[in-house]
Amino acid sequence: MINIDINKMLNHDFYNRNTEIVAKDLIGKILVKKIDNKILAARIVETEAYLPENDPASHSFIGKTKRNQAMFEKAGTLYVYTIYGVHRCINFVTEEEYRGAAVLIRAAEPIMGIEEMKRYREKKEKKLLCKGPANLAKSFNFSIYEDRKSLFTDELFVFEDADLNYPILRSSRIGISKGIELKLRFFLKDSEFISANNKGEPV
DNA sequence: AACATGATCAACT
DNA sequence: GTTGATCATGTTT
Repeated sequence: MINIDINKMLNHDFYNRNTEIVAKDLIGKILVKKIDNKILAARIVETEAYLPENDPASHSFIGKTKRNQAMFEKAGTLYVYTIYGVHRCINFVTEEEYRGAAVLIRAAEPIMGIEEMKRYREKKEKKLLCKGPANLAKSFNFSIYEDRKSLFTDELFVFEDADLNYPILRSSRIGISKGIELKLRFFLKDSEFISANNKGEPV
């Protein structure tokens, strides 16, 4: 059983690093969100890095805009965007000096608040609750109004459960047409909670 | 016109 | 079970 421990919260130093490293290191960490005094928690099993430079798939590639401004803010800021008009996706801002980089959270294993997640997500199977970036955001009831929130509050944070040695693989990112040569998707090998194929190279 | 997606359904193996 | 086509939906370029 997981003990939610705010004292193990990932801090600014964690996010204030190379985006690729942060994306890899986020695998196995626990995302916690408190809603109406209910705690939702899930273990992150799949992420993607979106780089500050030379990455045509990144929202920041065209420079700072109203939509992507969160990516240019402090490391440890939440970036929420609407995709295909209907879905929301969540990212954690990385890198120093406000460079325009973030990690997309693509999938997680539900741990606490599973009944609440089922209600928000309108699905029963635990395995499907946080499978895919928009499904994860839906299970956690993230909205566009939470864009630019801090990841350092007791309402919303990420922490390290234990220093386990997870087998992590890397592959091309999902659902993009540019930058497919970059292997910037990271996932927990053989997890039943990841959103797509289990093929990748060791990190 | 494209888009960092997901649901659904048909047609396989 | 799995894979591929199709579409809903609205914001951004």
